[in-house]
Amino acid sequence: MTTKDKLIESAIELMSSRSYNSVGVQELCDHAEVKKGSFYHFFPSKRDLTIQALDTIWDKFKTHSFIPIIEADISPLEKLRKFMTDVYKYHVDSKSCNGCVSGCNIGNLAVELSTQDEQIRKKIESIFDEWTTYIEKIIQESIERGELKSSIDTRAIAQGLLAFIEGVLLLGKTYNDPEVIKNVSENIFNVLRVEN
Amino acid sequence: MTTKDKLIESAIELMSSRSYNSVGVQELCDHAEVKKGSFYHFFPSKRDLTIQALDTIWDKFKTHSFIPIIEADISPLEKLRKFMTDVYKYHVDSKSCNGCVSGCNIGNLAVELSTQDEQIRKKIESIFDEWTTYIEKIIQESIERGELKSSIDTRAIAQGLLAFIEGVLLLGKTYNDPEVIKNVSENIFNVLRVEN
DNA sequence: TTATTATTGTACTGACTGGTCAACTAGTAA
DNA sequence: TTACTAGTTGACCAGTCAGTACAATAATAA
Repeated sequence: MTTKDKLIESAIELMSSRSYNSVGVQELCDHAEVKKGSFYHFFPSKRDLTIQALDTIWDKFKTHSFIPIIEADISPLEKLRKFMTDVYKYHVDSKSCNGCVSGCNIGNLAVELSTQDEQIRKKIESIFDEWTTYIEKIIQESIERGELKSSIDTRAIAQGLLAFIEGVLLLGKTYNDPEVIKNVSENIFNVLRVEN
Repeated sequence: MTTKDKLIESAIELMSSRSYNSVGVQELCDHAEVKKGSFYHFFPSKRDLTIQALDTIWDKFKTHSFIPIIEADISPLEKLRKFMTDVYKYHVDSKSCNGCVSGCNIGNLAVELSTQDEQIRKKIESIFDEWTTYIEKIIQESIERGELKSSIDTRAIAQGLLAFIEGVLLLGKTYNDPEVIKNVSENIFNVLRVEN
């Protein structure tokens, strides 16, 4: 792994389980076993590293978790269920590993930095846009199957689902309990107007 | 207003529109027009001030926004709608005032500090518990009216709604646009299994 | 070989961090 | 008057922050 990649990986690891402001450049370097000079050789600033880390997080998440679900041969509702189950499982593992539910890496940075750093806010905005588009495809698939009426605003509903996902992760983090993620996700389908 | 209250108000104002870590004790004091020595006369630490600020936020929100809606003579669904509309209006105002959508004061601190400060995490956990209980009352009222089936897990659904609220505010903050809050909230009711 | 560039290492800067402290003021009660 | 208390003040820690400067080294190309 290159020095640059080690720094990005360290940023993802440390910032995800803590926060942007609580992880310093020095700590980032120590964790990556890289000297500070190298850091500033590869990145002009801590913010710049964070933006590249955000790209890496989204890219990995998309290709390894989200797209496989989208393309799976299961119903739209089952796709959403599987997604939440995967999220739950991930947090069970990570909690047993480092003792805490970290929530959504991207959402965490969104909350901490959106009002502080316009570059990072824009980056996350574009990630959320892309994420919403993927969810929208699931909604459209559900409409095509006649499970949802075609008059709904698919974009808004997709954003609503993303909001729910982010919110559930926020609760899981606050309660420091992955079971919250599981429990809330499973039950919310009971009040959804989806026939299957 | 007493010195102590001025400090709490400043903390709410500054931390809500930025973050915990980006607001220093010195800036807090400057904004409250109080000297640093006085700060540490009233609060043993920045964390302690934050916990008291959290209590104040929740107390004001509860008595001035949430409880009036709960007790209003409108249907459960209308209560939820009104709540989201109020949240939307609040963010329209605050954006025109300070230029940014700040999201949920409480959720913001939850995300930033839950994995960092157990005391603050516990405090927010108890606030969320109380909040959930209020939402649960609305759900129960809806069941009594026959709008929702009585077999659902009211606690889990209430947590789901809280998750949705927090998630919508997170999106509004990320997009820095109050219209996201309005649009997503209005549309999500179209996929909810509530007859009215 | 030499010249060039990419990378690493170390020491440093100035600003800022949360927090301490002793001195001080004003009010009040005995 | 005296004594006690709550509140206030500004100077002052030790440590950390992101970022800089620049020489030393490694890798590559001519």
